[in-house]
Amino acid sequence: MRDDKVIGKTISAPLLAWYDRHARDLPWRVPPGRGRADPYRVWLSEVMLQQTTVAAVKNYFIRFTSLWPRIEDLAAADDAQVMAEWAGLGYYARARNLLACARTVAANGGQFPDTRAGLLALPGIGPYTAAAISAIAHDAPETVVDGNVERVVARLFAVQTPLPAAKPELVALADTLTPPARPGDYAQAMMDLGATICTPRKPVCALCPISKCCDAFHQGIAADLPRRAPKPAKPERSGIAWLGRSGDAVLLEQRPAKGLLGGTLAFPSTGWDGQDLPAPGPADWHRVGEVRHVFTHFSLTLTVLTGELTGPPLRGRLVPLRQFDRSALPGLMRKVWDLAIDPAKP
DNA sequence: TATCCGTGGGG
DNA sequence: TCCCCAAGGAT
Repeated sequence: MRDDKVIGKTISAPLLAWYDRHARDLPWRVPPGRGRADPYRVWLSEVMLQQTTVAAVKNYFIRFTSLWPRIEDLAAADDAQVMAEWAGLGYYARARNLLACARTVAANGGQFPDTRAGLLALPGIGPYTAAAISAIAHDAPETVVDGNVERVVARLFAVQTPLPAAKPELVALADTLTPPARPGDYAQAMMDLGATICTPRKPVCALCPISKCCDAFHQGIAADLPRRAPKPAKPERSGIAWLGRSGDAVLLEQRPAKGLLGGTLAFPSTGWDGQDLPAPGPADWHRVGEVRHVFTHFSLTLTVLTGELTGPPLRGRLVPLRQFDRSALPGLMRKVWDLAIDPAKP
């Protein structure tokens, strides 16, 4: 990479001017020019946004900040309630780390560390989130690199190396672009640009404020970048889930804290790797159908059995329907519940 | 370094 | 229908 080429990428001025006019109105965002955001809200939003779309996060963020306006409130919250409020958002290790982080920060006076290194030491905060909090909440000149920025930078410099191998190269290039002035607005502007203009499929280069600086645009290959290494095929797995009833109660259990759907509420099931677990209690089990669910690295078909328990359950606990809330279940288990409630509905 | 970890929407 | 992938982190 030639030095003059790097220095030539003076994108921050037109990008910030664009951001001043087009910044999206988001629940966790302080509009440009209206001061710094609350570190607690920045942290919470950034953790929720990890590998998750803005649309999916919005209502969760509003709900969480309504229930727990300050980090001390969240730190004092009940584990099960936090897991229930997180249910449906996915990647449940985030919820466990969220609570651990909140309790650490609250125990240290309620103030987040104001350095990238201090933030990195907290559970659930990695390179991206540490840089984002530093830049957005503290206006520190940190380089924030998420999937959007990777794409924007890959196109700006026409990087042909496929992801994820290209990541270090893209981070280094992004670092040459971070301006000393308004780094927080700059970071959000890069991400907004990636989300609305420099999109994965059909980038709208005609509306891009920095297309003049973009190698991929000039070469006519913006839509082809970044390149990606081919992904391994997704294996198929299967298992059985039991929806046991006893009068007005349903049989539920808490999944083990670690691993898939760790710590979430669930109907008892076999393992999904071919394990042959017994039913969770005596009942005249009968099949109601099956549900399909696609996880990040495998697809699952779960056969659903229901039955009225004729004796005490061997595992899990009976929860009265009055205390049961479908929204406390992760997505897969919502499908199981919906199937058992109304097998005719698709 | 590679694998594991959810879910929903868009093309 | 299927595939892509989204403001990643932990191990």
